[in-house]
Amino acid sequence: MVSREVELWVQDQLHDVMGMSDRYISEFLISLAQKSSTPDNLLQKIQQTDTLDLTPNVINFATELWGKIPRKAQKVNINREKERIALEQQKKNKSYELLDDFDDMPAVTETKSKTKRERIKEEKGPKKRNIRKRDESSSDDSEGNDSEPETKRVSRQSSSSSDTEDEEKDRRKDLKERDAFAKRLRDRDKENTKNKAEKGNKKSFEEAKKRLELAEKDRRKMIPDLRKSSRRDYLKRREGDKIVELEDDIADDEYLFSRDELSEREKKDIEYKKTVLGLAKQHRRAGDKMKEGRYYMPEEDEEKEYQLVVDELDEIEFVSTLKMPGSDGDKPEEKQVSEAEKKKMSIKEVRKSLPIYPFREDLLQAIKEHQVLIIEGETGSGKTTQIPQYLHEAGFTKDKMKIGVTQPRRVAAMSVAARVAEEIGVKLGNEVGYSIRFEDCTSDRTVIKYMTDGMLLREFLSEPDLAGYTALIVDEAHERTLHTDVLFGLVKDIARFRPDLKLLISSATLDSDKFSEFFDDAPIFRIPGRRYPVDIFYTKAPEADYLDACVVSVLQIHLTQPKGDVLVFLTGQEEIETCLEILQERARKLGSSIKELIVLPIYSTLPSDLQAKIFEPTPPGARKVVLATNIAETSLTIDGIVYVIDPGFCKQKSYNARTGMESLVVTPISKASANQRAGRAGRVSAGKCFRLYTAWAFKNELEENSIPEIQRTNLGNVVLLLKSLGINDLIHFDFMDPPPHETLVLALEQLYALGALNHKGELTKMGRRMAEFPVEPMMSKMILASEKYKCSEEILSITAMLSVNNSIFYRPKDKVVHADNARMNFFTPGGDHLTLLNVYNQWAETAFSNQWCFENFIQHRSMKRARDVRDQLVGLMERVEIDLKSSNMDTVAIRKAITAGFFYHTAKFSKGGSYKTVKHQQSVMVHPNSSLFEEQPRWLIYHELVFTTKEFMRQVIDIENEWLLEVAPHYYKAKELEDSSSRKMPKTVGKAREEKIH
DNA sequence: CGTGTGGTC
Repeated sequence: MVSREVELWVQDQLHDVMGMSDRYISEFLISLAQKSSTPDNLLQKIQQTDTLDLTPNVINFATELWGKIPRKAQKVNINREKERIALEQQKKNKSYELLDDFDDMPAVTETKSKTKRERIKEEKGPKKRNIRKRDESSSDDSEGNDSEPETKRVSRQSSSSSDTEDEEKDRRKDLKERDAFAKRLRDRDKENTKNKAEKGNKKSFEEAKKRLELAEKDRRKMIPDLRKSSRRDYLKRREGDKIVELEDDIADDEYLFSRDELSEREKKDIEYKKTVLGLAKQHRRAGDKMKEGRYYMPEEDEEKEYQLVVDELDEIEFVSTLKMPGSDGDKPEEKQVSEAEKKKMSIKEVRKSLPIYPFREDLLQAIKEHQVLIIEGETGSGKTTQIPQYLHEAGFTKDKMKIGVTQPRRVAAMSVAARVAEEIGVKLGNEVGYSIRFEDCTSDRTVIKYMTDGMLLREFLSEPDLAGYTALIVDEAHERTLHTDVLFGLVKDIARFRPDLKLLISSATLDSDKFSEFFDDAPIFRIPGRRYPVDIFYTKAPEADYLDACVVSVLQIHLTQPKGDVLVFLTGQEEIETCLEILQERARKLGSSIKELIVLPIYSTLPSDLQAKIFEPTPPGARKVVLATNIAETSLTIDGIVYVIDPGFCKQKSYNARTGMESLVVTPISKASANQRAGRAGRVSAGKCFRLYTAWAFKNELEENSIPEIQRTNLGNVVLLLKSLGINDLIHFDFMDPPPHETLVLALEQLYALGALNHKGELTKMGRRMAEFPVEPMMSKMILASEKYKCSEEILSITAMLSVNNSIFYRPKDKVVHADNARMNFFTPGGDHLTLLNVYNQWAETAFSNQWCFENFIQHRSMKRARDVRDQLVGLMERVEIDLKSSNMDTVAIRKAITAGFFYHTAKFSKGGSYKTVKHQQSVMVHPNSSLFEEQPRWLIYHELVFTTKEFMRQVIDIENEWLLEVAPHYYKAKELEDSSSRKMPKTVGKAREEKIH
């Protein structure tokens, strides 16, 4: 895959070499370059195809272009040989030269004749300037004082030539300690497994059992009561009573289990059969009209009745082109097994009715013959539930060996496991279990294990060869989540030295060729799915205002189309709220002349009770319109959706490794995404998808696939994990789509600064301990540093609160003032971290009350999550051998511990009235949500930097610059931290402080 | 001075 930067670069260059630029030419050239084995080869091709004249400029350009095209990555073996280490070392050294570049320092040129030691010395030359020297005496290296890992090395290095030897000794000592620590962890894990087997992991098991029982009942009737009772009892029974909370959870995600028949669906099915014939006829008519070049929405009897109203609308013309065929070919008349019928069938019959069933023997044969297999199966083929069972039946689970199945989402892992347990006829948690964060519902009897992909990644830490598994299925691989992408590389590697391990990569899209290629041309096994056909409509002309177009389309559908709910994909909360208002306004204006229109929003930070509304069945005669972010693209399924409106945009995160800044930009979606959205209309019956862009735009302007997450995110965590697995050469790790080089380098640099890696890029004991925590490296460093500042209790609460993404405070549009007041009441001097701690502590004092959350505009769901995270972290503290201590709100200690983890994220107030990051001199602002928004402390630590409408620092604390020298003397020099003027800057008194005073 | 797509450990 070629990055956008390269594409843009080519387009830029084309202006120079041919005086114009064209996307097609640039694409063509890139593809030529991809196919060329050498620069000369590329020049030859350019000449042959007569694209450009071979002027010197063009030759330069082509050579450079060839160099920019990523080529197949070198393969890495986890169990790498000794000699390769040396090689990797060289590369690593090279990457550290790059680090120097980052700090605007002269890069050291590497020459082959120099010995390694000489190189190391030279490398440190420039780096030294960046590191504050310390007295020999002050750099005592006692246990626990590992926040300054480089100090000793550097200070000694300057004095005599024996330094490198001492340094080498230190390094070896640390590595020894690291390995001893890792061994202790492994031993402890073994112990735990034993205990688990004995105790039968009772708690999780009980929970899972309860979950399943509840899931089996008729939830639609149950939810309101369940909610009420759980809320009522919650306060009383909170202490230690996880069951109540579980019920609450179930109410929240009831729909996710509702694979069983729902009466609404049964009706739909009958409805479907009745309309199929009519639709087929209409479609034929549409085909005829298409020949005339345009097509209006299919005519319905209702249309006449509402003609007048329609005329008032500025109607959008849609053109029908292709139809996304139902999965049974193009024969929608063909009988599909309805959910209702399934219910009546025995489990065995249901299993036989799945599209995958006829392929059972062939599939098993293929698995027998090939170690790696790509499974291409549409949704509804039964691959996720059936393949593990086939393997189980075929003997892959003999001798307590396991089959692992990974899912990108927790709920999927849970619900699929529950389903399979039911099909096999065992209790969930016994032979079939699942493992997700906070909930390990497996036992020593478990042979089919569903889990989140992140969970499998963590399993690598304790069992790097996955010896307990005979088969691994990576499901939903096409989603290309960060974790699946990392898994690809690891799993591919493992397969090399474990020939007995079978690997199934399951994907839904058509780009399984790419997967096949990555896995050394593994064969592709195709399984048909079961979907209803979806008609796709495009606008005839581009729409200038897609929000307005959405509103008009919704009304058009409502007035002209037969019954069925509408799903609209929008980019974010604000857009959804705006659209909601406009729609409600217009529906009100039309008044009783139209049928009822129920408009509902859905996005991840919407409180759960409001989220649940979208799953309530639509009353007869009314139509439901769900305005959703792309949460509805993969994460949740709404019954009854027949129409999808797709404006073609989503918000996408991207990451700038130069500045370490994330940004959230509205981007056109990919074709794959557009098809995924369209597919949402065909889940219960034949559907229609209205794309608010032209067919031409779809074909020519949309990317084939979205940029995989691994290429647009901070990789600190991934790098730390891979390092902990013994993979040292990350630059050449076998990624399917390698992340940008800069991202890896920045991650390495940050880990080095945190002391997680030594100067050779090897994992330190500190790094190994950090890897135990399922949080970002800076946060784990902060946790480890809390030992020194004796405030681990507080730091754990803060970490937990920070890890629930900015969804603590609820801010409904109609109660903005109240919500903001409530939020400001929590403000605590010192900054946002302390404010979050305050929220957590107050909540804890109310015995984790839901009511309290409600009154204070706090999201209970997020708080519960924070509590779960905290509980988990507490458990891990024992693992990394740190005692829990409270500083009794000594905010200096707390802020120092935070600074010890986040010294990299420092900003200084500058004259212009804005802040500048210390390392990159980048202008940034305090986020308006922050408690320090109105204050202007001179030095700040920020938790994260995001670009939304401006460059914002989210979650900031006020610090003293001297602390930086105290916690990170290896990173800051005193000069960098000098204040430009000695006079104190006038401080505006912020609300927080004001209120505390009065 | 002005405000978060979706996941996950």
